[in-house]
Amino acid sequence: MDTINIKQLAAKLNLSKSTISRAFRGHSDISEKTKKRILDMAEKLNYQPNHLASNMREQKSKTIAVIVPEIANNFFSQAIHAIEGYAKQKGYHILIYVTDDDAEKEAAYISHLSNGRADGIIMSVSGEGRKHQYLKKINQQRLPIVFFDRVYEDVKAPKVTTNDYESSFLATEHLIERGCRRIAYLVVNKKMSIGKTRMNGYMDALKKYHIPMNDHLIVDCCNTLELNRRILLEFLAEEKPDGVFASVERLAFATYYSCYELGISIPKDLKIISFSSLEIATLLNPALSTVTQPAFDLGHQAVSLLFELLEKKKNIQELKNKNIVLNSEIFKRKSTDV
Amino acid sequence: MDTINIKQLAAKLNLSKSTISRAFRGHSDISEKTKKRILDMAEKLNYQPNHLASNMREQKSKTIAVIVPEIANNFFSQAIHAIEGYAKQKGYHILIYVTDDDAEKEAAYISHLSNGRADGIIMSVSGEGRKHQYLKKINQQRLPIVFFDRVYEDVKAPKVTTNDYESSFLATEHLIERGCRRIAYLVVNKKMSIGKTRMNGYMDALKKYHIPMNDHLIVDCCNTLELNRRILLEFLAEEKPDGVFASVERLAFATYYSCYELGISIPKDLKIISFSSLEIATLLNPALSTVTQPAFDLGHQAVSLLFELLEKKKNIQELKNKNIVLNSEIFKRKSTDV
DNA sequence: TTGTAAGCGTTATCAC
DNA sequence: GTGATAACGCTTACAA
Repeated sequence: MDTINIKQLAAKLNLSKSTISRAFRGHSDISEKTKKRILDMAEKLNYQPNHLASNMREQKSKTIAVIVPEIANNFFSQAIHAIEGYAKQKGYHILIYVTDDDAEKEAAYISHLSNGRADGIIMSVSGEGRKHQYLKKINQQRLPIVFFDRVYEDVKAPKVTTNDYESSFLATEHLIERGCRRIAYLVVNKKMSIGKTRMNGYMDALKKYHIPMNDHLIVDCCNTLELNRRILLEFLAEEKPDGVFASVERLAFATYYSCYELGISIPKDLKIISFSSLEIATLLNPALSTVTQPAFDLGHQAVSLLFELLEKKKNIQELKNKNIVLNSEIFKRKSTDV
Repeated sequence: MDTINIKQLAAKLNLSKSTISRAFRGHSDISEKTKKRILDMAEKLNYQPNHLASNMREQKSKTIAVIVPEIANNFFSQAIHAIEGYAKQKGYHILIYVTDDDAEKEAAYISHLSNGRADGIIMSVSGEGRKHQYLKKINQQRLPIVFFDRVYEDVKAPKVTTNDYESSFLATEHLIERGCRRIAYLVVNKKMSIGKTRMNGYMDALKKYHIPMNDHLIVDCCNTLELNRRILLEFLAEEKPDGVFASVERLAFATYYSCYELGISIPKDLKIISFSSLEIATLLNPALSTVTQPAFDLGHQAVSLLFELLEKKKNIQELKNKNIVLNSEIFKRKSTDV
């Protein structure tokens, strides 16, 4: 079956291109009869208006780009799920870009998006970037951006985040209340937005209980399991912490593996709480206490903010200053038990 | 910063549109000097060729559509990760569509893709569809499709699957060797491709060991945890199986929850093995024995097959008959231990 | 109610 | 080496 275009369809029906177009667009007047005739024939010939052409004509793509550090990850895949569902309802399509936490890839993606491929961007930033000129360069009037979870504070755009400081404080406090005194903070990049905020919560909780800060207990990890395992095996053996607050899910997993290996008993010898969107945290051995971000809701809020921008109903400047903060939930489970 | 187009840039530089275009496309002759002048000015004015326009001109979108039943799922998110990475290298973009296992949504997506939005499709089909007219309708010459994991046998297109029959046989055999005699098979849709194949492996393993098939031990589940839990609580209490082979990850989780609730001890009272792409199966309580599909590789093979089709290097008919079968790996862990 | 024609931003073809 | 022009497939004033 060959692809047919509007001109050929028009010829077949002895009508003009404009009439065909009208039949598909709804508005402009057109008699029911011709409309039906056109749609029937289109059905038969398997004609569909070419999106590339109509998008170009209308100067929009009905597409939004979603940029995330990773995708094979509970948190982001849940957020994307929400975004996709909402976009679908609005008749929009979503493009996915994975930066692998690489600022250069992020910059490359961003700067290739200002050319009509997408009408808007939803992104969770990579950790590494220092300069975000490429972000400031893009014209948010034409290509609005919404940040979620991991944001660049210095870029003016709507943001959807969670109460990371508070939940980190509470998570740490929870460990303290369970008797921990040597509490480690595991982080992938402590200079980055979320790594930093979460660390502040951790530090202030220690302060409240007059527990001295100890730099040795702040562990810089990375993104591969193997390396994290090696880092943690050494760290656990040397520093013998009695509590661990992991700022990212994967670090809790690495801790579990290391504890198994070293024969450290959780929660007896070491208590753990971690940021995590794992739905089966309860099934872990032992059940993992978590700070769980509302991943789906974050995605949902982000995408609805983006549509507010796209639909230009509200005051744009006001929207750009918006920072929606959702609450994470703390689940106390076996891993922080006595 | 306003979006600028080729015409304006040409005017600024006192050059023609064609010269500008040449500077960006590499080929056609153009003096190094003018080229540099153009690229510098473009950089300064933040000009980028409009993709919509050039795609339309070239009649391709440099985009591939990925259609999956769900995304917040280890298996699919890993596969998408592979696809995204490969596509990026090739300068392609990926559109994501989630069908939620709904055949109608799938049909809607598919039939809206024949209009230039994507150059190719990679899909894992939804379970429910019976008729796939919409699939046969699309012109694979212009819009090639590659299936992965969940396929429609009656549609002629390249497929990438795993050795589901064998691994199901082996998984069931493993349970039998561990002493199980009342082995349940948990499935979401036993009429669907993978549900069926996996069931055949299960049945043949029983046969080999002269264990009579028992319809009551085939449990039809669904996609929500709550409902599965209810189904399984009743099932476990009534039928008292001593082994469970779950054809899908989420059913193993539901079984764990139910066992916890009923005080059934795994593996003492009940042994479990499940298809699963969970990377932390070892951390479960108890560690879950799994049949693990090479999700990333499946995605990788699928996307490279698609590019073979797009690049039209090989014989198309031959490619369309291709069925790459990758091997899953069986990990025997605590949940099937003595 | 329908047709005509211009134009969306590119790129390929053909001149010069 | 560079410029003019037509074409990609569609939508929308404007004309009839």
